[in-house]
Amino acid sequence: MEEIPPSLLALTTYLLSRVGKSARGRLAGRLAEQGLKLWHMAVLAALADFGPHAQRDLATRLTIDPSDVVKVVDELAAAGYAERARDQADRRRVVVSLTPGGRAALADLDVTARAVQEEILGPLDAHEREVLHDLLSRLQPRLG
Amino acid sequence: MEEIPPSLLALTTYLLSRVGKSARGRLAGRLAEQGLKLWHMAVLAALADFGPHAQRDLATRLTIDPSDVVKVVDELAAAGYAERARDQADRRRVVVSLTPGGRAALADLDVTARAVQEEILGPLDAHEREVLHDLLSRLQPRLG
DNA sequence: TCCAATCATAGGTGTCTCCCCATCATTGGT
DNA sequence: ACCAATGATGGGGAGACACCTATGATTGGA
Repeated sequence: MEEIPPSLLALTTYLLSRVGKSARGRLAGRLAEQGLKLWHMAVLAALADFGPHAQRDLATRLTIDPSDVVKVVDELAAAGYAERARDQADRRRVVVSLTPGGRAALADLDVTARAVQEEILGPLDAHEREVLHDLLSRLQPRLG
Repeated sequence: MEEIPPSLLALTTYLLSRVGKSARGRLAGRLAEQGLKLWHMAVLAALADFGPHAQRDLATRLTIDPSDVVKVVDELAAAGYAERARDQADRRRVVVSLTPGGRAALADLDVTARAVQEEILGPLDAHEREVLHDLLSRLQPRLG
């Protein structure tokens, strides 16, 4: 007796919300085991993909409040995953860069994320996963 | 300069999380205009689909804490969308049922949800939406 | 040289969401 | 008649999240 109301399951919006929440929750849970949160992963990924950033640029890119970036970077620095350095060209700015440890941690997180993915996408075969990923990719840009 | 790190976009888990959060947020926003939250809609849908419930059964079905059901039903009752009545066979139980107003409100919510869906699924054609819905449906049962 | 804008930072707020507990009425079984 | 279990209810707590403000350092342009 744990059926979900069919009129909700008929809504793709509801399914997206539900599946998304589960994905988010599971990933967050795994990250928590390593003492990290989702934003930490996002920042590490941004640093890895685009190189060192001024904190301000991280905030813009990730659509996160600058004051929250400070906290995330604080924690990444405390864990030895990122380093801060004053930008000598503009000494207001602080340039954040990945340490080798941070790069290694990110690689671990990627493995973790793929394991979570394996759990969630279990019922789908390789082709179906690809289709799902493609469809979601096309939705993603619209979101603000 | 608002690009999202490619290594995140490559993760279906991340896309699900992101798109799901957006879907959730938009739907919640619309419901808020009508003074309701997502749980209100879920309860209304459960009552409409399965008929009157004891509060305890609502809690079980929707996987929500019984004490939270009380609050949601409080608000639905205050809005005139649901009614409480003691179960005469077991007077500990309170049976919750939809009022005509509640049924009408749910119909409105369904329209709202479909409008949100239209926004989110904009880039996809009818067939693609169907495929997405089907894939998500198959993921949904595994989630606990 | 001076001022407004930019940046990092510290600290706090409001909202949600989920969860736990104590209480009280009622029940079913002993 | 009595007791353990069940159900509704009120209350409150922990944590995540997004957002907002004030302060001090630094910059670039007037």
